[in-house]
Amino acid sequence: MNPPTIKDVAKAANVSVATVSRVLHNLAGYSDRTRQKVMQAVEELGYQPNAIARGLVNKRTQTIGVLFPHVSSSFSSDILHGIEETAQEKGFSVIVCNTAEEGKRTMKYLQVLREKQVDGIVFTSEVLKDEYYQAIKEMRVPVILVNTMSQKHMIPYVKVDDRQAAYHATNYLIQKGHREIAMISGSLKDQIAGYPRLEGYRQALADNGIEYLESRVAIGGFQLERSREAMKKLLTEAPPFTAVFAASDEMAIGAMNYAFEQGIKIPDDLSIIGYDDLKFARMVYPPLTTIHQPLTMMGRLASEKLISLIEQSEMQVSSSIVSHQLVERQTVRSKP
Amino acid sequence: MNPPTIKDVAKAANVSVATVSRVLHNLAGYSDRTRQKVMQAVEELGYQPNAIARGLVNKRTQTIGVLFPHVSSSFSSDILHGIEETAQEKGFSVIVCNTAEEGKRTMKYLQVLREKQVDGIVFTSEVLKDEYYQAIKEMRVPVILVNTMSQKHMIPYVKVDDRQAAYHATNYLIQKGHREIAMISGSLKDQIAGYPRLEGYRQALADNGIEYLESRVAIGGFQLERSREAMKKLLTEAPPFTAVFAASDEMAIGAMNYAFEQGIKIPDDLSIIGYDDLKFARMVYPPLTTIHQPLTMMGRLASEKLISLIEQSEMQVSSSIVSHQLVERQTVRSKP
DNA sequence: CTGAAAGCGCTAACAG
DNA sequence: CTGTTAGCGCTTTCAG
Repeated sequence: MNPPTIKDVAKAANVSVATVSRVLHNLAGYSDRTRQKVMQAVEELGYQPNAIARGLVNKRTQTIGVLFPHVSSSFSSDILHGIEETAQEKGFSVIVCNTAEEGKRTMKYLQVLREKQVDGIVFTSEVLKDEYYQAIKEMRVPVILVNTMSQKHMIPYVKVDDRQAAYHATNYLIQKGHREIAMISGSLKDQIAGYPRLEGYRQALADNGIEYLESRVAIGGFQLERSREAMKKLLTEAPPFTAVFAASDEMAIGAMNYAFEQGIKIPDDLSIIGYDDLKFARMVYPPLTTIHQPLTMMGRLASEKLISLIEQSEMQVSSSIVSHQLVERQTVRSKP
Repeated sequence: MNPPTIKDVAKAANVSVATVSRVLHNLAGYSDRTRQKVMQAVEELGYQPNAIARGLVNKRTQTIGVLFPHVSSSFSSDILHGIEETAQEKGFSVIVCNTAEEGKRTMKYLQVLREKQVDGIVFTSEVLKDEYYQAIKEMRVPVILVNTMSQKHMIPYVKVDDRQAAYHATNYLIQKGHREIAMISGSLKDQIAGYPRLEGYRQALADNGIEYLESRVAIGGFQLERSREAMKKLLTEAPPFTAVFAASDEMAIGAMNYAFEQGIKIPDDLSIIGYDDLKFARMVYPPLTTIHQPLTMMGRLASEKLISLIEQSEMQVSSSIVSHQLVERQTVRSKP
């Protein structure tokens, strides 16, 4: 009636549970004959090991937890895809945790993950608060940061160099002949995607002898609506400009839409470059020139690192700055 | 050194583990005094219950598994979002499983989920093969289908009525004065998003006394590129038409892009309506008129149903056809 | 009100 | 080569 256990198999095969366990794990120490019997019993009963019981004794669950601020965003789901893919290859399952805005549920989730005895944690796209750090430390499991990092604690991370990528984007615009370049930025309090990207922009201007004008940067927030407003503000209040660097694709697209509505042609009248290279960057018209972040690959990398920490329990850190890429599509034109 | 167990708490509080368990579960049978002692010990030791051990005896893991053909798609991640949200509210964790194209990894994952003793399964956007059905049946856990269904087996599902939604879309175009309406369809072998939507389109034409022309439907596949080709084919080979119904937003956008490149203005020269209402439908320019599927809500609903099946073990089916919605944006215009 | 003890299904010594 | 046994951490009778 109940699902067969290792005991049932043992009984059916007329051996001890230890022997069954042995053949199931391909350990040494049994005759071929025994092996046959066991395998047959397994077959007949349709036996499947119980990972919970196994986990209890092994103190390993072959499960990792992944924390996201938003599960449903192209951004997060690309990362998740990468994580899940290599996790499953290495025999791990992944529990997704949507921490919601402001990490409201982060602590709660950390506790759940602890109770569920996950073997490791991937923490993405959010600032790792001290509180979180402590909680994870108490769990004694490895963590990997993705798309974020911690100055304070030595925790391995996987991310692109935002500052450098923003520099790259801005510099590209400059190479294309633009000198009046506006920026739509995220909140400067955002230590991940806000401040560093603005810094990259400023540095690129500086290195090219272009004056930085505060009036040319609009703080947009990462949602579509906010960036439309930002664009509007820029268009009406900022000194004239011929190109704009948006700190995310979504912002870039909001800006593009607003521009379209105003009869501004992209890239003829205005060049624009985004950041992220989400799937829809290729789908808008004209296709958006942008900074590509290899999100899926970053997820894979994080998964690999985490699992190697779990398996070898070599607690050494080894972060990766993965390289971004500038994808030229059709929203930037050379200024003659 | 090791994380404290219930035993440690018992010792520290000078009571038995049974008592600790009682107060932790708010069961009756202990003095207030005892309660205090236990709580204090829990506090001091920083005790957290071990869900694995608990799961072993309870035969419940408070975990559900969710199978997706693609984790990284706006579509799946919206559903996942809904599932995760209500799951966590009800005290369940979710393991994501990316079954990859063709469900290549479905069987393998089903086995993993069985070994991990999940309490239930959500199966999305794929045909439930007999093989899968058998495997799940052997697991003796409830399943909910999302965005798919099974004729053969009585399994509760949550989905919109594709045929009806497609009818709605087509009919809308007709109401707007269009009579030459093309369609970009998915594969007709696709029992979920392919065939039924074409049927809806045909029926709407029929009900309005419009002749169905096979030459006006192009099979596009759901990816961007394929739908560009489909649009191209339509534009060159099909009889003239003034509107097109695309079986997905992605297809609609591919078609739009191709049209733009050809200098066709949307909606002035050509109206277009999509299907899904993914996030980017709002982001393209002009914003896409489309059929909204309440994906997050469907995820929530599925989660709720599943968990109630798990908790009450009332194995009765109760499917939901959730209602779609036609979202009017700016890609369809009335034909005078 | 409280404790002892029997498992849940599995692994891993330890003895043969 | 194979079996016995002691747990893993927790819940839950069953006795006091």
